[in-house]
Amino acid sequence: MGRVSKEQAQENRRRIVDTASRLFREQGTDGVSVADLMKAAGLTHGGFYKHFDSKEALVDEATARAFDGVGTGDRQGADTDGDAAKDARRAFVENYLSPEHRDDMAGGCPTAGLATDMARGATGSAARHTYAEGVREFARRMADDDDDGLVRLSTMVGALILARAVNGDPLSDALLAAARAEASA
Amino acid sequence: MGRVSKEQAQENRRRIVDTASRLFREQGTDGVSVADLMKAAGLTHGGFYKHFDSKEALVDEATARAFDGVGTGDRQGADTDGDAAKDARRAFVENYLSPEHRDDMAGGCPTAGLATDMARGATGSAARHTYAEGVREFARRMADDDDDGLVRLSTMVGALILARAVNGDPLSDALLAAARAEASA
DNA sequence: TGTACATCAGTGAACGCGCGTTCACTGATGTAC
DNA sequence: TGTACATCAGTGAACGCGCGTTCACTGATGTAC
Repeated sequence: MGRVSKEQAQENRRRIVDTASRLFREQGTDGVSVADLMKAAGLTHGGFYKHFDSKEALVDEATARAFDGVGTGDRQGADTDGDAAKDARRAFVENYLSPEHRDDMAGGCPTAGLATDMARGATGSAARHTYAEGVREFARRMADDDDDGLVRLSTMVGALILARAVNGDPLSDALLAAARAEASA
Repeated sequence: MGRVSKEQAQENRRRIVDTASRLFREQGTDGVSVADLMKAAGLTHGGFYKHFDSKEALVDEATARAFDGVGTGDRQGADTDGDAAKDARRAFVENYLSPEHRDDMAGGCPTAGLATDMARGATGSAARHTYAEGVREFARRMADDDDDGLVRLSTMVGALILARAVNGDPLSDALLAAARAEASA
């Protein structure tokens, strides 16, 4: 293929990280091989090490990238106070606990999608730090006047993870509905 | 080594399943190789297929075994009504959301430990069915007069999984404490 | 602006290694007489 | 109760395969004059 322009190389790199951030959430960091990943990004596996020192270095970047997408777009919480803020948060919760979000692990919340990978400690300290900051930010967004948001966060993440684990069983929708009623109040 | 007595063979089989049920919760089904597992059970890897048709068949059995241990011993919820039942459930919740349980993935709650493996769908339908029944039973134990227990279950599992994911960060204890205050009320 | 050459992103074969699984073999257990 | 033989749980080497990583090579891009 020959050399590629700086712009093209930069775009390829970005696409590798984006693809990784999706596949890692969906299948876990161990569930995605470098070859799988590069193929999904439209490249061959050999070129991977022109961009990254190791797979673990990519995990660090992909973790950060996954959290970068949070807080923007449809799932954004409002920064304002008052009724508008409450409505925005309710909309966020409804969306978070929707069947669509349950069925979109790749594009969904990294706090839920990466939790077990973090707990199993296969990933390095950079990713772990990024993750903890992401959880803190999530809790802050769920916080209320006199509440730090940790319980609401736990309920939402727990319901989403369980709904995914029992997907296909009626219990899955029931978990989402129960948590929606509780967390959007 | 030569042939081994029926009793010994039966005990070896039991030990393999027990070991697997612990290692799978701790490291995931993909994170434990047949060789790792057999070594941990004190055997060599070749004998595995005298007991199981495949690794997946063991995953099915180990999932069931993990749930068998739940509901007995220290973490048992009470079956009786009234104050004694409330006290028992409070004790269960306190233990469930303790740092000790957070730090014991291998011996801990299979609903939390196996959730992501189930969601990623690598395991067969037998394990998935066992898992869903286990979650249902867990919710039932958390249920109250006019509450199906799904929210409390979600809060507890979510807090435990998140506390494990950010273990080492002060946020970890904070998540457990917040969920304890909420769920044992 | 054109030409000559160095750079380096991407390719695809290859590396050692560990995976799930198979197999010939061992020898104590279990059974038939 | 003793003896002869079949059974089969466990061993350890080997299978094909995919893993993360390395490397010689290609050839368009980028640069120096």
